[in-house]
Amino acid sequence: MKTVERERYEAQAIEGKWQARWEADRLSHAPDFDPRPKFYFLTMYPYPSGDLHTGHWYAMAPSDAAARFRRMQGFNVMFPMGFDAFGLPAENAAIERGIHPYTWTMANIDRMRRQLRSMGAMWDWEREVVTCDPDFYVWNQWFFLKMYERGLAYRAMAPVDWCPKDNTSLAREQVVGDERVCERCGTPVIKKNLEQWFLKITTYAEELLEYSGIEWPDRVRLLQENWIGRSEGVEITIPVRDHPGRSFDVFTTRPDTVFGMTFAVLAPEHPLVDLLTTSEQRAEVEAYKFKAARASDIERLSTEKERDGVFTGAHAINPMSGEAVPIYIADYVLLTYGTGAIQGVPGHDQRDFEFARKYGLPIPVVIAPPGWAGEALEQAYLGEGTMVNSGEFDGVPSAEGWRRIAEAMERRGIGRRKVNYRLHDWLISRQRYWGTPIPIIYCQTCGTVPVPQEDLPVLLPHDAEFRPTGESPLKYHEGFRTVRCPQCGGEEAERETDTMDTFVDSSWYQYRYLSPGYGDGPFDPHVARYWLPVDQYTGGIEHAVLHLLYTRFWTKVMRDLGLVDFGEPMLRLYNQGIVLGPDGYRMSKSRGNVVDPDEQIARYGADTFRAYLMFMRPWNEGGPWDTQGIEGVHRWLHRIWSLARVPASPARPRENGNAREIRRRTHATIKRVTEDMAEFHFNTAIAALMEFVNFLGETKDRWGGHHEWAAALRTLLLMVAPIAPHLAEELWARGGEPYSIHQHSWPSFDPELARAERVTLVIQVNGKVRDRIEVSAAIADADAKALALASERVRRLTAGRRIADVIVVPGRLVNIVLS
RNA sequence: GCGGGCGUAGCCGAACUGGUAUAGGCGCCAGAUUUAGGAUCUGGUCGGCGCAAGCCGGUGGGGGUUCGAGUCCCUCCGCCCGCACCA
Repeated sequence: MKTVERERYEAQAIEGKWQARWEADRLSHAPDFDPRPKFYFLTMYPYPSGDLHTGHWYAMAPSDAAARFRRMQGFNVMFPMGFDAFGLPAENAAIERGIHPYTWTMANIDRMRRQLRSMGAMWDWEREVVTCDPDFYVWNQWFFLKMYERGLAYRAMAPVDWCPKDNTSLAREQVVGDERVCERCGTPVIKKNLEQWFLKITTYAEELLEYSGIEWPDRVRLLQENWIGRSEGVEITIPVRDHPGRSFDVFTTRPDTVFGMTFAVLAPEHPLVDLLTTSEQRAEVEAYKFKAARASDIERLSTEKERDGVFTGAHAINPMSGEAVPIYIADYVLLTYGTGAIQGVPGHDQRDFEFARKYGLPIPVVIAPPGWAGEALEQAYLGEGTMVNSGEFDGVPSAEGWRRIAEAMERRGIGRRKVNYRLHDWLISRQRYWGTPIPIIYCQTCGTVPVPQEDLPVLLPHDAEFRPTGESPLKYHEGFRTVRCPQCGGEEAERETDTMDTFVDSSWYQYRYLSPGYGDGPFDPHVARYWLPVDQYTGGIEHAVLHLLYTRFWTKVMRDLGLVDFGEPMLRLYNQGIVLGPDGYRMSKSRGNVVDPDEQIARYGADTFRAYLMFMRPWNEGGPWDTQGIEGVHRWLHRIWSLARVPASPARPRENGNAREIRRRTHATIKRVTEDMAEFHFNTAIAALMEFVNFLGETKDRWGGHHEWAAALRTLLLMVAPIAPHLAEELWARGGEPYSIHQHSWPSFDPELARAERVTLVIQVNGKVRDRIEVSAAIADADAKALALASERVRRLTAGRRIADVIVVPGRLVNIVLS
């Protein structure tokens, strides 16, 4: 018997045992229909890179604790896990090492599943989703066809960002940084003109700016708002003087400055350029166009570069003033934003100002800054003011002028108010093998033909050849590419050989978890009615404008298809931070600062590793790994172990106050921990539990035999259960409690019991703390005041002084103000 | 340039609606135990002055509001992130 009592806490000895037991008992399986209220707790699924690193643990272990907490609170919690299994690394492995992407991916998934199991998380593996499984990607194709039917998927020739290393096009969001590099491999991207498939996310631009009904971090909202880039303005039709009947549109957010337009600028690629260019100017224009096409975006967009352009030889007419103005082309005007043409208003736009200076164009003032006396501008004036040199609008404040000019233009049919977005449609074509085939057939007779639904899935052929050609390996796969036209039966038809961006998968994977085997649709609508939408989503901030925008778009499309009756996929979102190496840098093999989870588990056990990740810093911040910090958490778990294992000294009933004090501490701790867990404040929840453990340790010798003390210990284990699930289960069992602690209710607290009976009343004189006295928490203000004034130390300080005021904060503080 | 965030001990951090600044952990110091080291336990640990009681200072700098400011306002400094010729 004695040897058992003295047994030390050895995590490795208990963790595997409980993991096996929980799995055998299907403890983590969430039934689809259940009297309990449901809680769909989702954590971003990983890419199966082959190794589970500390970053995965940081994202997953604390969210597991939060999910466990919800389950103990009485919810039927669905906590699924899967793999984002399509994507470039698998294909690169195929090219570099001759391993088939499928083989590579599946081997990685196997390995990662094993590693994930060591975490002791409550994932419902019966719901696992692997996106490269045809059972999954067939629904990508199904969704695509639905969108195609509705005009939400379309094909267009477009200049795309192209990664020359990965040999594929990239979505705009996948091009990062000042150097405009591929987010995956860091290679500078180039522009390429290709026929590409797009999803019409811009249709939902306005709705995507609306966040009512969901609790998402402001940070994410701001990033998305910034990305969508809404701006209100007026689209003005500018007639071309030299080609009667011809005109082009410009977009401006400052219609009030229209009288100040002294030139117009088209993007070099603007379709009207060829027509407008006069023969004298042709050579110069062509040279400029050539130069602009060759320049990479980085040079072109550089603010260092001097603004330049070329006169086309043609003139436009300012539709408000009737004046003729020269038309230029310049690469500071982007074809991809607005109309690809602008009004040149040098007085009130800094770029136009520089351009006008360079080419000697007039720079009239049409919005007079306050106090302006007619002098020339040193730089563009961007603020508000009074309209001048603006015909009938002279003297009008510019803000009012904005509206009046917009109205006048609408009345005269020369302009209309318009909202412009920086958001572009989502480019989903990838010239790669390892993705979902786009279910489209090009027929010589019928043109673009969608694959009929009954022919789905369009399967990825296994026997493709992997060559880094810049085109999909599917293009060289005769058996895949050549196909009969499903419409006319003709043999002169070819399949689309591009595959879909993997962000398509993650846009709706959360719905597949509901019923991963379901064959009649992307998910079982009955099951969906119970579980949806996702109650809590957690993941990294890096997905703020990619995945998180796409999945909101996708859900809105699903709503419009009648598949769901809500428009927001996730009610609450929480972003965890990033764990860095001990040196404060991002963990990377080349730096040698990687903290390997498997090593940590071998050394401390999964529970310690989990608890430390939660304790080291606020979860939303992340930060450097502290090699010694984990020791402190490990010690804490040891202390819990000995607290629960070493027999208590026999009951020594003392004064009644003991039981009350234990109960008070217990309830106060439950309150703190409950509130912190609900808000993902794991670090402070654990700090509160540490204090509680310290308290139980200090009182053990005196009160250890008391039933109230034993109850406190039991409560402690329940609160530790989400954080260190194995340890809690083990001690629970050893304490003779029925299996499983994880099926027990979270302890509830009574705020009355949590309240201290005696409090320290702080006594200040002129705002400085001068004394502290122990009083009943329920002390009346008048009594508190009297006690404060009676304090020896206060009397010394107030002697001979006039007391101007006494401020009493009930149960906390008395401040005596001397005049 | 535009948008956002942050700055508290030697380190990571805590502090609800303004009300005892520094909880909890790490580290460090001392003690107990031990042949020793390690582990464990106990106590101490913001700075200055003081034998002590105590006094003074203290949340990046400066100013303000308030009986009272880490918290609110203004301003400056430093660091971080996102977007960026977006018309």
